[in-house]
Amino acid sequence: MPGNINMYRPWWHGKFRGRGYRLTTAREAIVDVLNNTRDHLSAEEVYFAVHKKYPGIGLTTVYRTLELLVQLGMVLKFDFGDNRARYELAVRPKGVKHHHHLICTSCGKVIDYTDFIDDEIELLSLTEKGLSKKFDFEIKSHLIQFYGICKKCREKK
Amino acid sequence: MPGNINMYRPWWHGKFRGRGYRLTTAREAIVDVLNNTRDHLSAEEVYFAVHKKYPGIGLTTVYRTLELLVQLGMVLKFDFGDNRARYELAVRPKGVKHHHHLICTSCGKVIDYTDFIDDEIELLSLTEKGLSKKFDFEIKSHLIQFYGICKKCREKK
DNA sequence: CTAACTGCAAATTCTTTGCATTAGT
DNA sequence: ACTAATGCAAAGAATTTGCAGTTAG
Repeated sequence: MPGNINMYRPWWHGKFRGRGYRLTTAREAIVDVLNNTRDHLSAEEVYFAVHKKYPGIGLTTVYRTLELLVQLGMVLKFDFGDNRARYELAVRPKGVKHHHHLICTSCGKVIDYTDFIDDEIELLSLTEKGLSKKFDFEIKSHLIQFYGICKKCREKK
Repeated sequence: MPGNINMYRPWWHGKFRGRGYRLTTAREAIVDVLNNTRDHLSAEEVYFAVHKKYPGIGLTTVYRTLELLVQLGMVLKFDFGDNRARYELAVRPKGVKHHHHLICTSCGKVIDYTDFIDDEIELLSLTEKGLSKKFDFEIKSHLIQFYGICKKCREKK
């Protein structure tokens, strides 16, 4: 049962309780969707997925919940260049390797890579410590993206 | 005269000529604005800046030009989480240090940092080489952002 | 109970497109 | 001259907001 500390109280419940936020079906369902995909979903995609199981949950709630999750540091929000926000759980279940992105600025293709990640993470954690101290920031997550032109797009020209 | 190879033919003119793109007043003005700011401007901000000198240039042209510059790899486009694209020259004038971003997910504040950059760049160039080879990608630029909660926002709670 | 949460529809905001005109090369 | 580039107005798409009804604690 990956992602849960135990089967009754998922690890993230505490993030809501005690801060005045309520645990609702919608919120459970949305976190669950994010927890069960390898992709970086748009708000609409989260909505579709949630909607299958709970047709009563609307797009507005999805937006509001995702925003809250970002505020809580549980979810990472980014953009691959198509003016559409993408969401991804910041804390991954154990065993799922952290990845970064390689993006083709010509066709928009996104490649997740896990190569070189270990070295990157090592350096990043050093940088994080330094930045936290210098700017008095509590760093919760990071985003690394490389931009370029993929093979197919290069061949077109 | 930073940013120019010489005063008559800025370094980037060649990027246009020979690819079928024309050199126009609007394009010159837009690159000039990006070249003379330390900020990450939104399309609208670029428009305002350009508009001061050339009131004839419209927002549409700014959008189209920025898009072209991104395609050419001259400009980096990103989003700090406010669903608004930001643009920054990918190639900086000599002497201006490359920076990365530290973003507060609570208030949206963005800090540019240059600390630790040298180590980061060194690692990144290794990663870039590896990725280029493995995925047959021509990497043009990268984006690194750290997300967290700034001091002020932490104190509020 | 009561304040947080929700859905719906309407409103915003950013960005793109169609088309007639202008301007590089 | 030929065609890319532009401005304007209108369209489009993603996200947010107002508000009355609902639900968790």
